[in-house]
Amino acid sequence: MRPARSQLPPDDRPPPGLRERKKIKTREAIRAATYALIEEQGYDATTIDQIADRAEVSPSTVFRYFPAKEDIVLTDESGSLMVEELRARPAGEPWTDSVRHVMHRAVDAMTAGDPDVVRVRAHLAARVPAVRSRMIESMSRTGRLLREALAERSGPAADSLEVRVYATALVGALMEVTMAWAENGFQDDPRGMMDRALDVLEHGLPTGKP
Amino acid sequence: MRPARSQLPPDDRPPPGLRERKKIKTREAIRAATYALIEEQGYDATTIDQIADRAEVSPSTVFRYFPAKEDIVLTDESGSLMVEELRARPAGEPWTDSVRHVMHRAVDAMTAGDPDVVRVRAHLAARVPAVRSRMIESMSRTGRLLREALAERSGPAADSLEVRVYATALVGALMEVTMAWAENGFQDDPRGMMDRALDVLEHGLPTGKP
DNA sequence: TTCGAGATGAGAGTGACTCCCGAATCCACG
DNA sequence: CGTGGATTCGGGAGTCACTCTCATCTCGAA
Repeated sequence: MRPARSQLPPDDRPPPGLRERKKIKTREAIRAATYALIEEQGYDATTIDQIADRAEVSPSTVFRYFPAKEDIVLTDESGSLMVEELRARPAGEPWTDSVRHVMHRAVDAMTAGDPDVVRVRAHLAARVPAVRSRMIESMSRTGRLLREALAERSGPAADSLEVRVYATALVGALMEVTMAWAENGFQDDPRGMMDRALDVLEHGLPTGKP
Repeated sequence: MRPARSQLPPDDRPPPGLRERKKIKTREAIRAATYALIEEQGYDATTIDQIADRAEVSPSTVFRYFPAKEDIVLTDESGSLMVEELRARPAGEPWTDSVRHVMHRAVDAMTAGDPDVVRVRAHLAARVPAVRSRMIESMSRTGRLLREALAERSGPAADSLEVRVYATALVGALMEVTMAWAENGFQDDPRGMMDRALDVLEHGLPTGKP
């Protein structure tokens, strides 16, 4: 409803036209309406019609902007960003460090923005299966993108089983960190949690009996 | 449609009653009809009504037997089985060996049964998002069950981030092995693939530069 | 045989999502 | 300016998965 302050990337170029600006506004309106309704009634009780009403658009328009109801509450963007980030790391850097850096950035992206929105989103990802599925699906896509960049840095080929497993484990770690963070009331330090997760993936589970 | 020969567990006890036998038959009929229709038309083009028609039941009955369309093609059972299996391992055994054993069993379960059915199922898991989501969801549940058994054997607590990440990585590995196996035309040895996947989780990605 | 519990079929209803078409709106061009 | 072409929007009809209800039927135990 109210204008979004651009917190992350300060808009480089001026607004390109009235049409584009309207589209962005509509998109924001739909999202805002959705978050508001979900906080009032819960996810399942919130229908597309209600969202359309509050956003003052038609139900058709809602689907023109978002392919599915779950997608309204998800942001994404992370996928290609992580890959670029990984490619941009200095060539000499050990690949585990590069990965760690990128995963930190992913955690940052996950936890940035309006705290209320972050909270609701994490909550939905934890409780609503449909939303969780979409998020996992999106992360899988990220994992697939990661393979190539990962293969460039480490040893094996991009489509080798080893790289596939590792990439999937990375996105799984991102998910677990997010979930655990949400379940613990958003108190712990997400980057520290990610470090612990990455330690597990690099060295295996810490065991009591060496 | 035609009677299912019990391939896996030879029925220990005699049939407990006509009612139960009918239920099993109906369940099989619905499944068989579904697989047949999917092979003819594809998943999306197959409706519940068509399935009900071919299985000679009402649409209501289909939903009485399966909570959702995707569940008709999935088998599951694996979750609690894996946990029992893990608990049953000898106490002295290194926990990595126990895990490896259990994951082998999981792969076996995934690849057992009618090869046609296995093929179609793997194909659907790879191509149809809804089916894949369900499968992942089911695997996540397995992962949650694994935590406790995993914690008993290794060092950290069951709800620690470390165990969560590792358990998720395990089910992720199971998924990648299944997918990669399906994508390669079911030619490779699934247990060998699982071994390679577990090596990655135990020691990290193999790197060209030691 | 009878009686109760569980299984089934039929129907109405909901909600997400698609398709289509006519009307309104914006943008570039003359 | 203003006009033509392209986008965008609203609205309506339609599909399909899934839920709920209720009457009917069938099995199984007494």
